[in-house]
Amino acid sequence: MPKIVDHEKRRQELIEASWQVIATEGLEGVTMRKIAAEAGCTTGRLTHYFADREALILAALRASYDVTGDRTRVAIAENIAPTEKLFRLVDEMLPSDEQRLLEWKVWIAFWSAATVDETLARENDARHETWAAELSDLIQEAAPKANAREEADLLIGLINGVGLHAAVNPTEPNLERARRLLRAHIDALTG
Amino acid sequence: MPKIVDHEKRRQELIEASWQVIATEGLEGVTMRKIAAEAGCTTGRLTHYFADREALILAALRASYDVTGDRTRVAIAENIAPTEKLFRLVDEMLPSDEQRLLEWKVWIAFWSAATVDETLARENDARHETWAAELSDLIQEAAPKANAREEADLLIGLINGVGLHAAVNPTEPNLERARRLLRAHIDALTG
DNA sequence: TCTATTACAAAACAATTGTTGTGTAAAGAG
DNA sequence: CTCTTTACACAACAATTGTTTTGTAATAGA
Repeated sequence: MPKIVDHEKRRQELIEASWQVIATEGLEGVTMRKIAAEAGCTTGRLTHYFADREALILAALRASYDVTGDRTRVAIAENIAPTEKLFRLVDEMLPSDEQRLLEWKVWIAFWSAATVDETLARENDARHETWAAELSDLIQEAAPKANAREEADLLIGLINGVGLHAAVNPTEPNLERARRLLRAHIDALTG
Repeated sequence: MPKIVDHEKRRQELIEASWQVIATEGLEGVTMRKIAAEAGCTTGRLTHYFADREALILAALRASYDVTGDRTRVAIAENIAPTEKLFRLVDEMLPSDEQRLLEWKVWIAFWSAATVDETLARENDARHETWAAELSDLIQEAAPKANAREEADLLIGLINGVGLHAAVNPTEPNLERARRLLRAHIDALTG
């Protein structure tokens, strides 16, 4: 056998290069050559690890969701009060730095692609469901009197809505507004 | 002079053909030939009325915002109670039929494009500002004790967030949930 | 009627695209 | 050392793209 290579690691590198291109050029500007250039290789490597362009982009979109989900779960796994976890969660999710902004841009591209791709649409629905269920438990603890599931859907909608605006126009005032709105909402909910 | 043609009408036709293609193929699937086919002409007509592809798509994205804004303003111009106007507004905006769903898909494409296009991003910000100011007046009437501007931003975020999900996955349950969440929110706001 | 101009269709172009095929350096297995 | 398989780089391809050019039918004004 030849050169020993960590396949998963290589795939991850290529996925991250894809994120970068998606975030700076948009989904329609993504080409195999640009991703390769970003990754510092040729398209030969890309086709070696992914069947085709579609498979690579699909993997990139999915991985983007995963990485945020994982990071957020870690942040709220700490031993703090339920209400505090909710605050932590929204702070964790908003596009308040380069990395998070990049992730938001990829999600928005994901949503846009999902409007015309049944597979992506179903996946979006499934992930919403998972996310809402987890959030529901958290809300149940933080606000026992609330209709937890209903409030979970509401909070997700709110995060997506105000986060969307802050991501499309990532100015400090917009970001601050997003934070303020979400904190006020959680205050009222747990209140 | 030759054949007399209503220029604005022609442009509008081409814009509507563009919407259709954007909504069914996504922004990355939009080509001059597909738009022409949808409009029942050749690309000759497209280039006759728009400088290039970018100008056509830009016009299509902008017009999509306009048409929804106009329709919604008409709906809330009726002589009804302020609170009722808010309910009317969200019913008017959610993707509850083919036409509205198409518009949502175009907006989502717009947002996605705006994450990598400074011009579109600024436009999004400006339109949010306009929209929030109008909504603010309405909320001022419907809930005099609330911080109207804050609640306007919140409501827009909520509409965009839950509407986004209902548009990406336009099932009846998702749509019904969106309606329910928004109505409950307005109920709580207007007391 | 004649003419100039508009409103396109149609074809041609060069550029860019995803993909496939070919070649080769590297290195573990024997 | 030898062989074989992997991990790519590199080049070539056909297809598709936005755009430009060319041609022409139609018609309002002179």
